[in-house]
Amino acid sequence: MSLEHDLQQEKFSSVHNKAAVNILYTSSWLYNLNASRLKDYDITPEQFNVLRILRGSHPKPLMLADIALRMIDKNSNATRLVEKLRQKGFLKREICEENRRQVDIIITDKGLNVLKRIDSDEAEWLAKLKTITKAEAQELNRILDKLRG
Amino acid sequence: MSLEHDLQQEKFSSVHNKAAVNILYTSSWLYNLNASRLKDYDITPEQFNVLRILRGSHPKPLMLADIALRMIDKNSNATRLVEKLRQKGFLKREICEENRRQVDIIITDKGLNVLKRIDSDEAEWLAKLKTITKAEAQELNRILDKLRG
DNA sequence: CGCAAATGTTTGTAGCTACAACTATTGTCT
DNA sequence: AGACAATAGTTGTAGCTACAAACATTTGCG
Repeated sequence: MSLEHDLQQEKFSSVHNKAAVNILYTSSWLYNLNASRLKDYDITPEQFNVLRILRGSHPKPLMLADIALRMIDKNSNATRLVEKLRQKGFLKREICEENRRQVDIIITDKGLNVLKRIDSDEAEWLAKLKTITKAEAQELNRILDKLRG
Repeated sequence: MSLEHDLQQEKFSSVHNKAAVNILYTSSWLYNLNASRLKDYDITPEQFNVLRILRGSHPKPLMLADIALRMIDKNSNATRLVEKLRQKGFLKREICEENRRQVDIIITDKGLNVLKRIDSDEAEWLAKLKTITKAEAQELNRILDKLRG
């Protein structure tokens, strides 16, 4: 559906400005879609993102700064996100003995399991994104990467 | 810069998934860029968005629900955003006499002025988006609209 | 060695958001 | 007219985020 219709706005000052609004609006739409599918698993998109990052490096631990670097939204507070996930038993934290300033963070079996359960809905999730073709998705990725410079 | 580099992640499970992450990440990047330019005017991106919506209908008032409908992030609380802007003197609220359930909201001269001042930086802002061509911006808009279905 | 700078993380606090419950007003149906 | 639903907006509250300041540990250097 056109952005003009969705936001009830008939004109934008420029194509570039419209693109900026479109990205923000589509992102919000996507975020809400993602949040609602994750709600069944009692996990937020930010928490899901952290767990996926940890699975990516498993069984090697990551320190907090590594996680923060890889997070989609750099503003979220990694310390408190990790603590929430620890309380749920999805990861464990250990003070690193080689460098006692840093904390080694490792996903637990329980964490891997919840990701596996979420993966089982992956097809359904992907279907929602398949309104665009693979070629369009590739082009989208190219343009977004170029935009960020 | 490539998403893989930015998020230090070497592979995505599919192009579509990568596109979803790319939209969320680029949106966060854009949001922060926008927030930092608006900081000089002591206004948040959400508040700026509301003011632009009101300017779009000026001098016709909008009711709260109209604003909420046009907002980029539908989750933000329109009541409290409007109240913040009223406290700053950027808009006024009047109970509509034809239908006393609704509130007529109108941007003030002070509100129009702050928008005008922000507009004067518009070129600098647009320049940050001009890493992509006009054709690419158009294609981006087309693909994002198609994605939302 | 001793001390300042750098690194890695935590925490305090004000402000913002999400969700649901609530109030007030108008519309509809018999 | 009276009752119930629909519409418009507000508010309570728990939780989350932003930003800066604090803390702990290690590194570099005179």
